[in-house]
Amino acid sequence: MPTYQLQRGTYDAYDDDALNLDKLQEILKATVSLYGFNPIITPIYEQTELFTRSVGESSDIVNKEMFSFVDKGGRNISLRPELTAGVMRAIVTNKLYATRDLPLKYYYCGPAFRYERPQQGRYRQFTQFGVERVGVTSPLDDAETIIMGYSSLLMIGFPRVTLKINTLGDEKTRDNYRAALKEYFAPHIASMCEDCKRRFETNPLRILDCKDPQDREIIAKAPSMSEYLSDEEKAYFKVITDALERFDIPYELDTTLVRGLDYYSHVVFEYHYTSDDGTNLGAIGAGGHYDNLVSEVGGPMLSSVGFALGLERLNSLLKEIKQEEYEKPFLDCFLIYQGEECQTVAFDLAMMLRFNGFKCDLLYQNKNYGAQLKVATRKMTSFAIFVGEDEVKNHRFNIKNLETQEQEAVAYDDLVAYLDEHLEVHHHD
RNA sequence: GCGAAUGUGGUGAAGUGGUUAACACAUCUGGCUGUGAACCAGACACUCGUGGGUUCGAUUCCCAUCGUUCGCCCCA
Repeated sequence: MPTYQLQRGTYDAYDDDALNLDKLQEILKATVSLYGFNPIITPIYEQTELFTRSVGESSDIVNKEMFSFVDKGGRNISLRPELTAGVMRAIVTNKLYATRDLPLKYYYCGPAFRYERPQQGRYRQFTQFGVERVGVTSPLDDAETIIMGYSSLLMIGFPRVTLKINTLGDEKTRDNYRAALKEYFAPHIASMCEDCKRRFETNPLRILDCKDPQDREIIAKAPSMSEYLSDEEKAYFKVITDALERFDIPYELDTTLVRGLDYYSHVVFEYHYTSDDGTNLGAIGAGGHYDNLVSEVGGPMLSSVGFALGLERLNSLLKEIKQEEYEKPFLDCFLIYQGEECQTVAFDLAMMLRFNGFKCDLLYQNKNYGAQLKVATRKMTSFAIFVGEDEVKNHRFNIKNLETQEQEAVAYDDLVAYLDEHLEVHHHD
């Protein structure tokens, strides 16, 4: 027999991991639905060009991290490295911008693929949750989206989240700034690190992100974005930061924050989690405003704002910091029996209880009472119901409360009522 | 793509160039064929990620490969 290995950068989630991932999605969906966001589901692969056009030719994501292939019909296909591009395409394909009220408010949740070096909480197939608000007309659209993301992260259990935020201005402002940066860095670039040399050619804004201490000295004297922002752009940004202040959201203006995707303009932001000892554990979510993504894929000019979160990364961080666990699965009752005749009765009884809405389980393995009871305990069961010969004969079943050890006999016809009454307490706490 | 560490049963983990690979937990069986515990007895790795090489002999040494983890790059 060949043995099949888990593919690099993929994972199997089960038990707590699967439960937590599931729960995470549930909470995120519930939170954004408070703001009127609805789900949108798009394919996990698209034609490659959609991503090169929208995500940007200069980004590493497109350059070296895409899972691309040619299908049997000769089409160039890529697994999506992020979900925004597909959502934009869907909006244009289905002309949603013309037939629905603006702004469109969609959330998405699903797998994305990037061929990169796996690390903890970071996989080649990972799950992104995110939102897109398309057709924004006010900085309040941006502010509301940013606050919604912040609040979502608190809802899933992060004790504190800080926001890094910056404004890039519109496309023209950014082009001017980019030109100014190139001019400034040109005489220095020979002495800077290899990455910066590359970035100088592909995307000079990203040089501002460099962590090399020597480069940082040069960067510190570089022209600042704010010198190139118009009054309107500054005013737009101020509406957003004012809103953050009204809600006491801790934010930090970071003028070196530029993000890796080419399509952002105006406001960009990252959510960071800082541990008790003050070390920044990195971005746990990020997003920004973009003006020409819809038009880039064939629709009208529509300003938009969105953010994305990586569920695996959230999950692995939460595992270390969260004191309270999400509710564990449990069973209302477990049927315990011995012998073939009793098995049939137990089977039928289990079905009856399930039809009445009780979580119920039993084994078909010929185990003795002790072993069955042990399994029931392990599965976090509230009541064990004994289905023995006496019970079958008398139509009365011994029900044992596995927590209190109390046991009493209940007639078949009274079982549902009995469980309803005794589980009520359990279900409401 | 670059640098480093690591890989022994279901789990945690010890160990050695050479007859049966510790120990603990979990699991299973029996003592106890209608009640979860405890106790007692017993079972449980044709094999030490995979493939080569060195050797009379390798889980142990060497090489390659794959996976995992950490740092860089990038990013969710």
